[in-house]
Amino acid sequence: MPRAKCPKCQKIERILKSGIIRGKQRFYCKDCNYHFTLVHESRKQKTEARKNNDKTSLKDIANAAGVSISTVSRALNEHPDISIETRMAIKTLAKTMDYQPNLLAQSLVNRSTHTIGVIIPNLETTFFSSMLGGIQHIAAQSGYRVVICQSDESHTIEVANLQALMNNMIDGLLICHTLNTTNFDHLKMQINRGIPIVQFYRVSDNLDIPKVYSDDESGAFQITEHLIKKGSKKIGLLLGPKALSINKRLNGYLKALNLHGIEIDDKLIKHVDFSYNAVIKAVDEWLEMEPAIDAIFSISDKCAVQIIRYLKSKKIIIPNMISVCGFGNEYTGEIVEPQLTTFDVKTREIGEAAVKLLLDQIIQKTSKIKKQMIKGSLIVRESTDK
Amino acid sequence: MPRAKCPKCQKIERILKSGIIRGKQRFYCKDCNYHFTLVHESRKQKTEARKNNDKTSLKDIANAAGVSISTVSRALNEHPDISIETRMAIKTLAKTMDYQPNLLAQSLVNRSTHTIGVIIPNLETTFFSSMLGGIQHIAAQSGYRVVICQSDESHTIEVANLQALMNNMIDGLLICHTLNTTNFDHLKMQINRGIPIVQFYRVSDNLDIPKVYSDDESGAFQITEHLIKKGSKKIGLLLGPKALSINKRLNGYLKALNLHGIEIDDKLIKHVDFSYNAVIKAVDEWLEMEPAIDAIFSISDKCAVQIIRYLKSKKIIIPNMISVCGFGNEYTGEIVEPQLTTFDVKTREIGEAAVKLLLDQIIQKTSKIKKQMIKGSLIVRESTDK
DNA sequence: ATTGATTGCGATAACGTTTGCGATAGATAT
DNA sequence: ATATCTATCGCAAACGTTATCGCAATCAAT
Repeated sequence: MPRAKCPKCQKIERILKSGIIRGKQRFYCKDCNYHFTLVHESRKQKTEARKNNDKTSLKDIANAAGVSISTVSRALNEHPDISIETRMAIKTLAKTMDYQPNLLAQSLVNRSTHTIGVIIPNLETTFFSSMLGGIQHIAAQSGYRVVICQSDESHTIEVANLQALMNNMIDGLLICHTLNTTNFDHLKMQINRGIPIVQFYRVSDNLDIPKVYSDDESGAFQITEHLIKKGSKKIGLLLGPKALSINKRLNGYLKALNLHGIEIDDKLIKHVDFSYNAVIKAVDEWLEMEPAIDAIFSISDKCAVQIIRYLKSKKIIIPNMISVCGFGNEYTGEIVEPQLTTFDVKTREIGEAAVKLLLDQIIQKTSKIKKQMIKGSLIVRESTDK
Repeated sequence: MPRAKCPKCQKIERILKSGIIRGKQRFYCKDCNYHFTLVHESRKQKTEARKNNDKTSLKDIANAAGVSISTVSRALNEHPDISIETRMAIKTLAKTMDYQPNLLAQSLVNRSTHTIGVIIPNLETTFFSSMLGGIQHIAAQSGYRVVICQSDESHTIEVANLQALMNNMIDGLLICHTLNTTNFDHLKMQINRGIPIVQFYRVSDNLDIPKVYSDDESGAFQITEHLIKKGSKKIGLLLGPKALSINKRLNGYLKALNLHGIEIDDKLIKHVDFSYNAVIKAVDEWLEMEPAIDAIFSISDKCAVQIIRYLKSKKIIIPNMISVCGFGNEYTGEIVEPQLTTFDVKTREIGEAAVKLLLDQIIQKTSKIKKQMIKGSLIVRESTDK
């Protein structure tokens, strides 16, 4: 025998039960042909409960000040439409109530988050972290936050990161690809979505977007020529995986050899994955050659340092018997003995240039596609100083 | 002579001009006592224009599918209320229309961004970047993004970063304080705001929040005792600025001396700001002492390496004349000759432990305040191996 | 009295989601 | 038949802002 009151006609006579919905009794008023369930307090309770522990919003200030939300918003944004008195009153009120604007809501309506994303293979090696440092610095100066994702040199993770970042959380993206990234479909997908993307350091030649890179070919040329001038003729070249864009360094190496009339020996050129074992294996193979090599040019400072230590452990004198060069100018090259000759690619500047390019695009909406090369410089140290 | 039509009564007879508002003519209908301006297309045009180049939203899918927005939302979220057929239809439609959910809107309603913030003094030194690596790794595993701010060892920047991050953009914060941070008011302000905060590495003792730190005192004790056992009696201790929490290392040093009955000499304990000049000055002062010191314990590996190079340049034999110890186990300590004895503080593990603590708080809402110490280990190398 | 201009503020519609609840139609039980 | 359930789906209210426009009141100039 239902004893519910119809919310419409307020009668209790002609009410019938009409099933149970989500656990609650449902009624039907024959008079006004209206279905209803009993009054629910849940939602009210929920909103009331929230009121207590949540941050103060514009609404709260508006209530406290006795004005509308729009007035509060404009007052805090120094809009001239609001009189100076109310403006000041609202601002002091906001301060005492410890108001902090909700950036999510702002971003949602402004369609901009003041955040840029960075996808980088690794942030623990000084080489990359110094780029990151440059990026973070410039971005912060312009009031932009930076969210960082490591791809760990995994293409799959890179793709996933890209997906995750592009969903409205960032105004622009900086990406430095994986060693194994040969397919750029994931980037192509995103390019026409409207948000600016800049590639840095490891870039793809055939994608028409802004990019910042180092003068690898020239650097490798300078290193190789330096070795040649120091008297080396059989120069082992240690490269990364073949896919890598920075393998342009190979060209510099070849050019230098050609220019100085030195024959090219394929056995002197080795691709490794930068793991310690692979590096040592390559060096061992070179050492067994006849005649022996007289120089090693490693595309990575880290490997070069490993090589120096390995050669020393085998009582091979550097640079007298074998000269060693690196590439990148990491700090360890300065510490190792003999100190490492290398090429300073100015990682920090690369990072800085990349953000600047990106911020230009974001702020000024310039769609001109710039490709920027950062010039490095040869640093001669003991490991080649015969 | 106005010829406008009243939007209410549709008459054109009794319309009067009534000023110009924001550049547009305003009218007044005497019949219905109604003020109005002419029809404005601006807003409509704006929304229409947006339709073209913007991303697809739930609304677009709903229109295309001929269902309501809520149905689309529920379908994509696998809500059982939606029939399998519509669910599948909507999902394929979403795929072909290349739908990507707007994370901002989601975060706004869900009150969670799946993003954690990190404030760190510097991300370019391996010491900190390896913590960061650990943080990023674990966070990514749990589906959390990481936004990073460098404080550059500036307290002011740290405070600003904190402000910027806490405005609803992050679900939790990881903070490693500046060398100069002695005042923690900025943190206190935020602590009761509801979002979890975890301190790591450089922590404050008197703030009752979760923290992860290294066993500095024990580490310093181990290092000092190791030096003593190797025969050193006059051990110079190079500390950071006095405010720094990691100066607990001083206690370890003192304990070891006390335990082994070695008198404490204040001149042997120096505070520096980690700059090269300050370090060299401290070392010089020690070298001039009578009798000479026989060991140096630097609180930072970086300084220790600098000291080794400086001593070598002065023809001082390490460890025979002076032993040198660092703290932190950075990579350079392995490269320098002689290789550096140091204490491995397991930076990566500190980072990992810190995120885990934070994620526990965020996800499980456990309010238990945990303080976690990460144990390090002594690494004996050539620089103390007499 | 008519018209023009300005100042200060409120209402309201976005922004793109999620979600509680209502509301049908058909199925099932009584 | 009547009463109840169930399976699907829509409505509308949030979330916290910003921005457009409306509107009253006031002042000034015809």
